[in-house]
Amino acid sequence: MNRRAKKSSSVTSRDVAARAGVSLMTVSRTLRTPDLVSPATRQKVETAARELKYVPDLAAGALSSKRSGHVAVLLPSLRHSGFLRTVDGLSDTLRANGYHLLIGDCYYSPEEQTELLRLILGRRPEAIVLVSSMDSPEARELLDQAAIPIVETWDWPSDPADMVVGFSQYEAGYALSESLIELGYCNIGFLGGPAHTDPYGEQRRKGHVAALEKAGLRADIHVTVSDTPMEIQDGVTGVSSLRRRFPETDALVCATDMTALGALTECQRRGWQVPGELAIAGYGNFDFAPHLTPALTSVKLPSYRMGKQAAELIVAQIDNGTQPADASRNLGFEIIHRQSTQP
Amino acid sequence: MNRRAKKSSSVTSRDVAARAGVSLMTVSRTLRTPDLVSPATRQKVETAARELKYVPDLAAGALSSKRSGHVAVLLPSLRHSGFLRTVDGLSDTLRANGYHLLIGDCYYSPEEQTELLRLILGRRPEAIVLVSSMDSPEARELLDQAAIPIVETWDWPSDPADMVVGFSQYEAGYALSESLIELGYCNIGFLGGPAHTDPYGEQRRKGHVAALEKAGLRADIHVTVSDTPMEIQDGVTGVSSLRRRFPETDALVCATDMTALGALTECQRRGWQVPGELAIAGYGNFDFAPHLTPALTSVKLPSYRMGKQAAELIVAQIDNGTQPADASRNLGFEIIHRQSTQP
DNA sequence: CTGAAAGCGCTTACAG
DNA sequence: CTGAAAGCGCTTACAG
Repeated sequence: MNRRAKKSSSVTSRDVAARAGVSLMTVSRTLRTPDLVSPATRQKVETAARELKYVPDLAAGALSSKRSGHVAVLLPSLRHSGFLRTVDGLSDTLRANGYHLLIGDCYYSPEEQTELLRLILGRRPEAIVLVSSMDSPEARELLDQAAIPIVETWDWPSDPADMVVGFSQYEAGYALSESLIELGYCNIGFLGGPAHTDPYGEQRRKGHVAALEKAGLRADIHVTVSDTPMEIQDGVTGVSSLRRRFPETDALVCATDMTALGALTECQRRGWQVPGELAIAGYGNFDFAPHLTPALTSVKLPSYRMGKQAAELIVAQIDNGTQPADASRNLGFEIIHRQSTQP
Repeated sequence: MNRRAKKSSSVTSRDVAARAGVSLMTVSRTLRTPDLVSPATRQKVETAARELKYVPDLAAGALSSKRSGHVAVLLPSLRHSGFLRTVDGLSDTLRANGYHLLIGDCYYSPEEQTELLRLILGRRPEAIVLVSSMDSPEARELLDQAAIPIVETWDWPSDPADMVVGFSQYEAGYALSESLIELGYCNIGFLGGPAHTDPYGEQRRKGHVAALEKAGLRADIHVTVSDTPMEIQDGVTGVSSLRRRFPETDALVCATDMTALGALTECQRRGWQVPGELAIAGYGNFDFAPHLTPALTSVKLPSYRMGKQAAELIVAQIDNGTQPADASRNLGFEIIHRQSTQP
């Protein structure tokens, strides 16, 4: 007998073994490597397992095999639909390969991020996917020590920790504004969140500024909204503030399609013509972008593909033990011009 | 020495104990119940842990304490923003209480659902939240055997398995269509997914039909779109098909705001007046609903609150060992009339 | 306030 | 093809 009370009448492999009249490790073998077991034995074990509704304790298995079956992803927010697509891509591929995805949502907060990382590392993931940048030295140290494969996504870091499946936020920022310049706009504004809570938006803004400066245009039209993750409402208030402070603006780049939507609807409400008085563009090519009136110009990001390919790299590395040759992948982006920026 | 090679140089509580010059279980105690340890010892252990960057193995802890620290949620899809809000509510509250949320996304597929449930039960969650209904007998048996608290959400089941924090989809369907009848509409259609893949939509439709029949109105205007989760595009094609087959329709209820958005934009594209020629309403009161032109009438669902309260019930039950008195909560819904249904 | 022993439910070599 | 032993990294009573 145990020394403590059982919490519930959980069926263990020992119970299955007893019922099937075999040893405990034959049960384990039947479940994990059925080929190494005689058909008759296999039959007995499978029947016993089914009759007892045996559900193996994965944590116990993880402990002895030193393989948790977990892959973790750390992301700023689940509310951002682009990140969510990445989670989908990860989840689809990982599940198909027998891994479970642990999701760590750190609310765009760097302090929470380190704490969450520690918590997640406590589950001993076999690999970790970063959707948020991991800048704090403490977080870096934890990752180093964990000594597991890391895939960075949603960025193109200059000093990658390990593998990368991403694109350059800076280049996306540069390219979109450059294309607006080509369309003839010359007072181009940017609507984004504060730099420290939205690093990706900040990098897009830097690319945007670089494009304007290269073209000899002014680059000071900048509206900062307070919240992250950015919501529709931030676009509503942001565009009002923009028109008040910089009435000469002829095109507005919004850090995400969500804020662009807010800006667009506020313009409609106020009777400001889009395009015409003001062109509007966003990032993410969210589902609704082509359906708005006017249809929204946006930058299509490889959200799902980043997740899928990150998972593939991880599976390849863990299962084959070797890092694939192309473990740094720049998936790029695509600017999709629609009505909202038509000159 | 171990008989097998260590996978990585993972720091264990034994290492910390050695460094601090105490026993292994004093380390455990320091981390779990610091009050039972002398300040001097605590100091030594904490220093050693920090220096070694010790991250406790939660799976090992779970195994011996028989407490996994996991709470699981099973949901049809992460792509549905209402469900996502529920996940947020769960996650916020559970994390604050030291639990980690395991997310099981079963793609609206009943077969996958049972398999996923088995997988998740393998992680020995201390409670489980169901966002999808669990109809299969096999799933029910697994849940029974697990003998853990269950919270059903997003519904108001007639025979709840355990706790419930939800609302009646049927009543929501009834109430919305009833209110449209009061506004004077009389050829009211419904646009939803197939019954077997979208049970919630189907229940809304049944409520809708009941309201029409009660009022003596026709209840045969029904367009089924193929995909679940329902996307904008389904609204686009759905409304076209509706106008072709039932040109007399004066109001359309869409199973979610996402399809309502598609229907709305398609009407704009075709020049069909909304409202006027066709009133449109949806479910979920998604972020964009008030921002569309015309603003979209929708049913506000207690998405976040269901998650939050489900988590609170779970925490109360696990920590206090007693089930709260009000463990069946009908959180209701709210119909928000906006321009899109203005007579 | 601290420690030695037993055990959580599995898996991994090893031996037969 | 199958089994006895050891161990994964913790925690839980129990004893001092």
